[in-house]
Amino acid sequence: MDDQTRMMTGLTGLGGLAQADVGDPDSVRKQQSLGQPQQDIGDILQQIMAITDESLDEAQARKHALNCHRMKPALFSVLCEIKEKTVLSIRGVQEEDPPDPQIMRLDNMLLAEGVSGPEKGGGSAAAAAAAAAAGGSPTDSSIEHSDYRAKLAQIRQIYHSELEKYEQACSEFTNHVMNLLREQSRTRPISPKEIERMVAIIHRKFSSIQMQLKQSTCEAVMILRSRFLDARRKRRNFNKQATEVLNEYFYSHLSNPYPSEEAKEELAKKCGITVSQVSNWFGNKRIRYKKNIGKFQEEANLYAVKTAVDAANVSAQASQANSPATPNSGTAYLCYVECFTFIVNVRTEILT
DNA sequence: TCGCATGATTACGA
DNA sequence: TCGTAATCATGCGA
Repeated sequence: MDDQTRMMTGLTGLGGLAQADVGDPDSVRKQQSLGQPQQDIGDILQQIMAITDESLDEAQARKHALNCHRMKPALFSVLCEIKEKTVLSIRGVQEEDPPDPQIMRLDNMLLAEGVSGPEKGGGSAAAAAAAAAAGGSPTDSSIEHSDYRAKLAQIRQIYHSELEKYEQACSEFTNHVMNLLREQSRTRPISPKEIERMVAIIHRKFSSIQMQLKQSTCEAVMILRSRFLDARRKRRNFNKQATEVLNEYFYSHLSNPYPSEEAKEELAKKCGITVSQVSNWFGNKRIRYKKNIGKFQEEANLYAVKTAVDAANVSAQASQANSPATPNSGTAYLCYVECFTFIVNVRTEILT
């Protein structure tokens, strides 16, 4: 025979004595002094144990009687206390988690991208910077920029609508569980603290769903960014004039095609691109020229002639300014170009 | 659609 | 930090 059964057996004979005294304070005091509380507890426990063997109507009636029993609140309070001290105290240690760093990261990213928090035209600066770096025309970049913002706004809208749905579902479910527990607390020992803990558990479960939502939103933003803002994806060929300017510099400095920082800035300004794009261009050009001089020779000749023509123009203008009456300056210039072309052709033959 | 051209990125070395 | 070499990813003309 275990302890509980022994206790129940001992108490069985005392059952049913207290029911007549409900609501009589004097009687209660008398009974307390005579060990009556033990009888009351035994009575309640006996009734609880017997409730499962009864029909539904009888059980309902018994339940009602139990709820009305004057010792019921005290007994439930003791049972709740015992429960708190045993099971719940163990859980309590695990429940007070620190804030999840993963959630913090996701929150920070969503805030930075303008998805969560106040609307601020998220990513506009990044979009503009990427568009500029990609060397796109202002019209192109503004179209892409507005497209990017529209898509981001769409993600933001979906995120907030889903978040609202989750919060609503969480609140509804929490209320439902709380009502259920309050209802159950009439027949089994459930303390308010336990209800609070249950609510906390529900919130944690829902926050893990929220984390999934945040994660998938972040992924969507990353995909959007890579699609719209990745400079490599948005590669645009430089315009003809820019390429000409760069090639002119390259071929006129073929012996040392390494522009200084100032020269790079000047070229960047002339071409409407960034200094790093100028550096990239020269890096690529040097490599590709070196790998295949023959292929670039024609281009080299073209730019060499062009440079010579420009130089001759400058020279002719200068000499005209010095002696405006010189009649043969045009002829001299043509001779100069012919000679230069001849030299370039000879050089090409030697190199190839 | 394919192949070449070209701007950007990355790893590595001086 | 800059340049080189290799590579990627996209643009563009045939």
